[in-house]
Amino acid sequence: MEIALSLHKSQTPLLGSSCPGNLSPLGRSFASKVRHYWSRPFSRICCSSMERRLKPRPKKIGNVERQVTVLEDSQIRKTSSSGICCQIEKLVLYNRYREAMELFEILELGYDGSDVGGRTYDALVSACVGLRSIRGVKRVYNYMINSGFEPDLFVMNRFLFMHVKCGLMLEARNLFDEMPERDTVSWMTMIGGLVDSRKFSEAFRLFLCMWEEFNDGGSRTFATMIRASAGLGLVQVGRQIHSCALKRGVGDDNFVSCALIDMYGKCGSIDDAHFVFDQMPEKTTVGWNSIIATYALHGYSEEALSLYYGMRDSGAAIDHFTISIVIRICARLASLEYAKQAHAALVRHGYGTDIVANTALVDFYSKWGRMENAQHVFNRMSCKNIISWNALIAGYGNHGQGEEAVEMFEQMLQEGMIPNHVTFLAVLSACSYSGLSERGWEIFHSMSRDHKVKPRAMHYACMIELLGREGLLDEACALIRSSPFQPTKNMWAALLTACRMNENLELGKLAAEKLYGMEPEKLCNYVVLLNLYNSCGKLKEAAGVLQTLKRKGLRMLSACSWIEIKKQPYAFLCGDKSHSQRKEIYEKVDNLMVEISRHDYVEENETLLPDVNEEEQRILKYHSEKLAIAFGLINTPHWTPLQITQGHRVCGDCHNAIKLIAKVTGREIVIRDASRFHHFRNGSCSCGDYW
DNA sequence: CTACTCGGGG
Repeated sequence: MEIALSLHKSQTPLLGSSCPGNLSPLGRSFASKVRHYWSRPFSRICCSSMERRLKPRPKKIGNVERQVTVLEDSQIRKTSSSGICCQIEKLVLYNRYREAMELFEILELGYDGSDVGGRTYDALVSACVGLRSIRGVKRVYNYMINSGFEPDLFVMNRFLFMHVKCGLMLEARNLFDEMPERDTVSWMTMIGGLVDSRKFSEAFRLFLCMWEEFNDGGSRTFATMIRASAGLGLVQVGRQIHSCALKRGVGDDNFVSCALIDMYGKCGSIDDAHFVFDQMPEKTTVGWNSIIATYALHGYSEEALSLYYGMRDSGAAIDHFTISIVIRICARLASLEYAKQAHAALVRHGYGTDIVANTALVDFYSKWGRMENAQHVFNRMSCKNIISWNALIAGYGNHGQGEEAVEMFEQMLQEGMIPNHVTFLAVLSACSYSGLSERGWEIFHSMSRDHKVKPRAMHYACMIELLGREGLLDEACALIRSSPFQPTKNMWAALLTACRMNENLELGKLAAEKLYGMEPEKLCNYVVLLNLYNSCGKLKEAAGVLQTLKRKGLRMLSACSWIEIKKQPYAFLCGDKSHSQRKEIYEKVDNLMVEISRHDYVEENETLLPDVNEEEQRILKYHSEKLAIAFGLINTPHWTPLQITQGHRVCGDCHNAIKLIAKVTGREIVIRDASRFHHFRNGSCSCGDYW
């Protein structure tokens, strides 16, 4: 049996700064464990180009106030239109877009625009792009058309850019098609816009046309097309462009390299990504960020964190991207200590107001049930978006505070934020976890009625779970039948769980069969049915399920739980005897068991632990989560909550035991298991004993 | 005048 691992015992990170690729064997094996158990990749939903932040225009030196003299209203009325144009150009130079647009309104109202030139339109484009103002785009463009100004290629390109950046792709396309002449900039502006709006195939089509016409493209072209292949997930296409870029001698270009790292990373070729990174003549901040994000994306959280330390030592500048990624990694590793450091770094480097990093922090604290901290960070954020709200609402829901989740949801509506499908998922599951079924139904019905968000299959799965918790299996079935979708695996899984909780064999078998058809390789489906048979006393059928598993060659995995103490993660296997503190740990478990047996604890042998092999079932008393908890209790002060991560679902026996352990020790214990968070507090769990 | 990296269910 493998030993509990203790990582980076010395304070030095896992790997040296000079060679980020070489992990210590310990790091490797821990990482492979993490990956093994927690390999769900983060889904990436690309932000729309609208939401992307603008790169700030380089600031000009000098005192803005002194150089831009803002005219009084009375003066402006007397000024000629060329004077106003001059003012607009100056204001834009100093990023004062709003004022520039106010002046434009004066032009619009009082002048025909006959002497407004290309430079002013150029400035107005910058203002519209800076403000992301769709209305502004249309006004400026119409004004130009009406004034009879004939734009040259440069100005046309700028107008094209303006439409693309403001998300007006149809208008941009019309503009592009009607342009009398087009250069590579026009093409790349259009193609870049298509990539931003995730129309990758169309981008490639245009790229091929452009290639035919010009047979030319600089490093920017390649970087964009690499991003397009990343979006399509086609590593072969990406490779072709890579070799093309090499042939043209721009393989070393910073932007090309960064795009390549990202592309190989997203396509799953981490080695290739690392190779490109190693080849970079100068490792820039973006390069580091990309490689760190790649490792993080594939669950190599330890390596990613080590790379971050390598980056710090290398002297590369840490930016808000870096810190956002690191916080996200901490959320995975449940590493409060590292997260605190990252939080501090965020403030120290002057990114304390960055919305992404702060949202990642809210998410981090929410995930681990530190709702006071999450709320605190949230309250201090000067600007919040829907993602920030969603993270907070989901946090309350996941940790059993359904009322607060609903309250935040309502506050969000009051502040005029438009909820999206993720918001509803968070608030509906919160209602379900906390048994607020009436409220849940109200919100479910209000989705399409009041908020124009069509319920997706996941929302239906959520409502099925809600019904299942109330034991309303017939209604759950009816909901599946009446849903506008083909029933999805999530819906059947919710029904199967409901059947296990309510011991409904007939329906359970049906749901299980449907699931087997959809995901025959997924172990936990079989285990849920197995547990259902066991709890109904159908031992013969249960054995049959085990036979099926053997026939399909599906093996139960070793359950592993890990906990972080003083920045070091420790992993435990079931019945693990390898840790140097094993004596204390086992004594602690034994003592705890004795103590909780005074509080109505009865050892339960019926349930099989999902995803765990048979031998391990027999040592119920020493399941990995119990060992991790004992270890945590020994090694942390009594006011610290314990945070445990594991890839398997908690078994019924552990769940009961941990509730009581939380009660007798007065500790908060948070377990993130394969399906959800369990927040144990004073004898009860946030999941409401339903999982 | 156009490029690269970050945030929310499952």
